[in-house]
Amino acid sequence: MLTLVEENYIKALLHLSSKDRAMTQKEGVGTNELASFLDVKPSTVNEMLKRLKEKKLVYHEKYKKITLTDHGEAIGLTIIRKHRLWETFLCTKLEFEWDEVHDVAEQLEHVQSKKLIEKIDKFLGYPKYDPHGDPIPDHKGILPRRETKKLSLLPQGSICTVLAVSDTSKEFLNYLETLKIQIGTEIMLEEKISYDNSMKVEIEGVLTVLSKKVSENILVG
Amino acid sequence: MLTLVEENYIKALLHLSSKDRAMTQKEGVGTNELASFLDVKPSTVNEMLKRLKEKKLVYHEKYKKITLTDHGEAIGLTIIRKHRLWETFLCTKLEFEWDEVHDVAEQLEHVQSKKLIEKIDKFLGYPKYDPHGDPIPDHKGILPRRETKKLSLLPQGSICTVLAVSDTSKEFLNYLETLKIQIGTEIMLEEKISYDNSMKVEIEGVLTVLSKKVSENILVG
DNA sequence: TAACAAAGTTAGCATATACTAACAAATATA
DNA sequence: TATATTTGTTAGTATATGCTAACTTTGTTA
Repeated sequence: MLTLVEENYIKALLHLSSKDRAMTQKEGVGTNELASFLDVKPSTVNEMLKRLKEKKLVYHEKYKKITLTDHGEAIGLTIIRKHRLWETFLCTKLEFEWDEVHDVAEQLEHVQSKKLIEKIDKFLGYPKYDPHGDPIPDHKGILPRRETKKLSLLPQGSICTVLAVSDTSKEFLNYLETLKIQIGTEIMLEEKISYDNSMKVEIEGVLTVLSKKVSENILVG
Repeated sequence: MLTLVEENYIKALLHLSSKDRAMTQKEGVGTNELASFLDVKPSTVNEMLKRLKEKKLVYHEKYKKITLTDHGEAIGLTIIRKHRLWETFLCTKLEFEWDEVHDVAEQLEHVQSKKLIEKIDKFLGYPKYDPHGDPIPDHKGILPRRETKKLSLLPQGSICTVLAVSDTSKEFLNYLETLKIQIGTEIMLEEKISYDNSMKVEIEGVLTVLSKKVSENILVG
């Protein structure tokens, strides 16, 4: 059994190696990178790595990158599964908004009960995507695959549908709401402005400009 | 903000001083009593008492009994509230049985989110009693009052209804199921046997004998 | 009441998880 | 390539929570 803190390290490693979305093959996380993501000091990460190595959850050689073992990755996926199922539960059953669920799900994901999570899954009707459009691993840890692209990469004139967001911070999600952007929203790319990589788009009949930062965090298909 | 362990100490104190059911006025818990309830050593309890005193959650003088402050009691009641609402959720929404919910609720009760627990309460329709018949404190920490008596104290010939159980262990609840006893079950007290304080009862037309220990853990009205 | 038993306390130690400060290796840059 | 910067490691320390062993106080009983 892992401690809550160990679980958070595993989840962070999965996230930083971009495996939580079955996307790019980034593979290998640095000590400082992990430390700053978890908001602890690198020395603390080092200490924890000792224990995770003993438990055969990570590979790590001195001064080299950190990677999860298969076992570590499998555990990480069960935590991601729990997190995303709880987020879905909060939004669809308890009237939470998509910008309010993250912190609560961070706590709920550590509850240890196989039965609980399978029952929640059933109660929700076995959803494949969470309220942010992120794929939910099934009970075997398998992620549904789906083609998504950053909105920022589409050519001028494209029409696309928002499938997910890659930033789940309150600030970003709130801003999207003011833009009337949700999962499923249709976006028409009117014009790309090369000067600052921003873009002019039409959303529900309204023209707006999206910055580079915003369009990179919207995943479409 | 309290740690998970601190919350468990507070909850245990509330339980041991019998205030979680608004029953007897037991008042005052011993160090050893608390230690054995929490399955730690008395010295550990002593250590924790220091911190709980600093946080103004308990009163405690050397070699005297421990009592919760009003603030400590209020916190304890919110934990009890969360525990019992989660148990109700598990039974009524996720198809858990009443003997399976305790351990999971022990974990869920520590999730910190006012909004979450109020939404769960609403989702469940503001229940007053949990699956074991225990009263659920409302959002102000007020327990619904209700007359209950130990089955063991009723006179021969009584007819009563099971309102709650005071032991929520798997073994006890499983045994009650084999006896067809649930919350709401009607029991007719045919005969009290003074030799061993057992009793002959009729449940759904069937005659059975209940031991002293069993009849003391069934609360009726 | 003296002596024993039970209950409570203290001191010293262990583990998980964090920190800071100092040091070492790897990488980037002049 | 020499140096500077970034990245990673080690040593020593702190806090929360537990332990054992020894001690003190309180309560019980011969």
